[in-house]
Amino acid sequence: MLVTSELLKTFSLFETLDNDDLSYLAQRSQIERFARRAVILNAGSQEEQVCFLFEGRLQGVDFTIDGREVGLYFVDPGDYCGELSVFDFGAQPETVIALNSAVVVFIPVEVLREVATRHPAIMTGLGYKLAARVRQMTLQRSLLALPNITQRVCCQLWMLVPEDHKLSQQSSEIKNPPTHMEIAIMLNVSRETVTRVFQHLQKQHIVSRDGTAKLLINDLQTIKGVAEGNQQL
Amino acid sequence: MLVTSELLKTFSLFETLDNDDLSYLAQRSQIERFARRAVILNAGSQEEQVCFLFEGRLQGVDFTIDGREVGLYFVDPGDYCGELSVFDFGAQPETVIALNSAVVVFIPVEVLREVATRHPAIMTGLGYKLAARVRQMTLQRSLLALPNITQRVCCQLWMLVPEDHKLSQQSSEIKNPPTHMEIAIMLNVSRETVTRVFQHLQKQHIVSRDGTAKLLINDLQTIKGVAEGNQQL
DNA sequence: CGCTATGAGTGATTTGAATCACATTACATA
DNA sequence: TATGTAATGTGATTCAAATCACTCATAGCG
Repeated sequence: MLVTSELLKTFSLFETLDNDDLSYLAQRSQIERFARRAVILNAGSQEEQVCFLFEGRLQGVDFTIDGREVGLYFVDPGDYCGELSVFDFGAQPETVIALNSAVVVFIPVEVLREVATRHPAIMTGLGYKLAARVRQMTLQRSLLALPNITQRVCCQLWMLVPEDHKLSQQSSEIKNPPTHMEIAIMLNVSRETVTRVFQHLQKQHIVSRDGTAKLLINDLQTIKGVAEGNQQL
Repeated sequence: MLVTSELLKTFSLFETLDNDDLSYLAQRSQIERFARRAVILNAGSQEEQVCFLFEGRLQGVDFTIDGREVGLYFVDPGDYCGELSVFDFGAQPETVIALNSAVVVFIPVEVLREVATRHPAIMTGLGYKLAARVRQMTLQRSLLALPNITQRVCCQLWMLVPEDHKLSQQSSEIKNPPTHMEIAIMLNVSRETVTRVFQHLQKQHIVSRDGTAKLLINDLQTIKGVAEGNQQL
């Protein structure tokens, strides 16, 4: 499959690029489909490619020295990962895997770096993304310090609720929610503990399932309350 | 006290700047001394200043919703913090406090942003720093997933050992080591637990104290071994 | 020089999540 | 529709770290 300018234009990072630059990038890029659980970027290696997600969902994961899996972040379509090397020429710190079947565009890091040098808007965009990543990691780190596990899970759920539902709405839904295992590795708890918290939330009709692909949040206020520690369960 | 070009030149970020730009920055900067435990940057507020550390030691800390303190990183002389807003105009995500009496130079964020726009080297330097921050946070995050607390403490100790001692040397020292409490909040454990691990390490003469200002690592290999999980205690 | 504050050391007790060892359900696809 | 696999659900047991409630040590300071 070929990478077209039109395809690249769907990424907001490139919305300011003219057609010449878009096709310049497109010619040097590659598109690839990955199966569920496939490794897209490998931790520790000089990947030399930035990975733009077109379809599916990715997760950045790390492994501790003793092999334990650590969930770091999710990547959704339109977003990208592996951009650290644009800034510091270093190796990819974490592994990125596909959570479902995914289509990604790979852009060689030196090509992106070159285009970014010519277009301050791209550089700014990359910097903005990096800053957002630091903010997200800071938030996630403070989550891990919560001594109450229920609160930790509700906090994570709250972070997964679409921004535009957080105010005003009293119920919401999370599409393609992470599995209990995926939540567990993000929150440093065991899978069983996550299941037990969900049992608890479901029994009180605060959340409910609609198949595997949808998680309904029936009572956003309670989730928020517990997440912020103003409410116990 | 006045900020001089000479003072700014001590920061490696500015080493490529000419005197005109240095004095331009200097004129718009402020220098200030802070007492131990003083708050230098406030989480959540639009600080609008980037903080360059000249003397002393700072720590980035966060607080969970329920008030628990979370240690994020240290800042040593020559380094800086609060640079996130250069990229995304956002608020400071974490609080920065002085661990000892400290002298810092404040540069307004819009001034730094303007100079960085004119000097790609500065922008690159800031990007590099941000990337390093992400790498450090990723590492720290994987640390928190270690189920064995002794291993976690040794990992943190290993990270505090000067880079140039890590290879070849068989012993080393950490100057102005963090207190047990400071280590505890970085590792998500209680202060008592850190003390007990240190007791253990001291009994086996793996580390020892030399006053408050120095921690001797007598057996670097063991620290490394435990940190990497190849060795138990 | 003693006073105070902060940091470090320690035992007893509690607790809550991990682990283990399964059962059950859902789903994807042959 | 059967079949295998991934995800979820659940109880029993274990265990290690948190908490509590102290004492002791040290540094800084008037």
